[in-house]
Amino acid sequence: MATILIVDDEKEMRELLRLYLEPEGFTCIEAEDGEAGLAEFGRKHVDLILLDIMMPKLDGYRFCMHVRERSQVPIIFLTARSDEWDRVYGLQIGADDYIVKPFSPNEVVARVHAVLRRTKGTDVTTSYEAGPIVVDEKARKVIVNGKPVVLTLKEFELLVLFVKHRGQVFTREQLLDRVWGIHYVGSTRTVDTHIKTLRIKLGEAGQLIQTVWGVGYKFDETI
Amino acid sequence: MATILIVDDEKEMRELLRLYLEPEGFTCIEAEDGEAGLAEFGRKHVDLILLDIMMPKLDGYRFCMHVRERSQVPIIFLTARSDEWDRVYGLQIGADDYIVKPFSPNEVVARVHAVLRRTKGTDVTTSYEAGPIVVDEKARKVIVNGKPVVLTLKEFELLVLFVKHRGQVFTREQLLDRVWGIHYVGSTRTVDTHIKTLRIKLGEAGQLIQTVWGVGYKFDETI
DNA sequence: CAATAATTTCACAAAATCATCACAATCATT
DNA sequence: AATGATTGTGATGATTTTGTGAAATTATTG
Repeated sequence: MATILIVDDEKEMRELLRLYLEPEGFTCIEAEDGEAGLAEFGRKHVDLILLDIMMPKLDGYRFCMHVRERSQVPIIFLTARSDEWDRVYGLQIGADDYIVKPFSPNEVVARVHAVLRRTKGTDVTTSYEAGPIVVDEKARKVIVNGKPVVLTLKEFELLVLFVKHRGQVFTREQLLDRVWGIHYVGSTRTVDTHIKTLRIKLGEAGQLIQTVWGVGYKFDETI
Repeated sequence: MATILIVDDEKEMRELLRLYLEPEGFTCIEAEDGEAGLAEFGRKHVDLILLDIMMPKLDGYRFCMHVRERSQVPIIFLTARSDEWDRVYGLQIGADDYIVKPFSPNEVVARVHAVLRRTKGTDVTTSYEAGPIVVDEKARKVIVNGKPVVLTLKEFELLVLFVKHRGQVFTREQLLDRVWGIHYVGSTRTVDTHIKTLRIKLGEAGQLIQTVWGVGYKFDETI
């Protein structure tokens, strides 16, 4: 799941945030000031940054600007007072949200989810090729043998998952988890129907979605 | 490309502007007050000046007058309140444009391009073509099939975003973030209404704004 | 301050997609 | 070949999403 970089000079605060976020499945990286944060950010892939404004050495404002020079990773500011936010916002510094201390666990988790949801799909590389199929995730467009194919939401997301993990077998449960979301309740046979329509729309290339009997489905260019 | 002198007493503001402008290919020089600004202006070739009004030592008004004694270099004022502008304008001080804080990256970059274009005619374009649609961001004018179309603010900004990122799908939340601002509260259905009016005003070309079912909208010339 | 324009919200209609079922087809095992 | 489990498929009603006109609210302009 997503990796979150927590940049705050207070050890207690970092541990508290970690305590909220890790049970939700997030991986947390801690940094105690802006400099250390930039170092971590350069070293590891980060999906979101929780950033304190008041910090020694390199403060939140400037940390943010440095990050923005090379990435559009979502940033949530942690502020002690709401009027600090005015400054961030006034500077249009490129923050995605802010949370005023003290905050509740729910609030933090909700904001993180919200920001990730909002910024999802704004990454750079989005085009995948698999045999005759070209999938452009950003444009949500699929081209098979040079001809565009119109897919529904579920069909498209299934295909993206398959193409991103070609060769890997997914059970119906796994597909439901990853395309429908973990809170989906209902028959696993729903997957079959979408596989069917997807295969039809892909034409010849539909054969690349293979049934793994007794297990599930996989996408494979080699037979 | 063009060199821009940024004169502002706030370090953050200067760095922020630099952050917006350098990715566009501009070279930036910073000065923290009017005196330093004049010194820089004398030392280097400058194509445009971004000038804060409120500054210690030598304020924006007088800085501007000094510059005007020896150059017609374009100057864009940065003002905290729009009524400060009245004074600049009232003094016939020779400014070319002004930007009210807080401003968005898009706005700054657009104004800079626009002023340079206006004063020199050699700067990169601010107009975008997409099929039958021509969007002139500087003039805030839209021409479809040779005929001008009058758009409201939100409609225009939606269209600019779409045309600049043609092919990319935006969720309603992303559109609200980028056109309305991240602190907008209200229904995401508002977007739908503006899409509707925009499509109507664009006539036939309105079809280029495509609905991506279950996701959002995109602007696409191809099918 | 009135008039006008722009924006937002609302309610309902229209459209697209989705989930489910029943039955047919296929597969693995004996 | 028979059997039971699994998968394919067409049809269909339910659900979700989007389009749209009109009213309400807000901002702008003279």
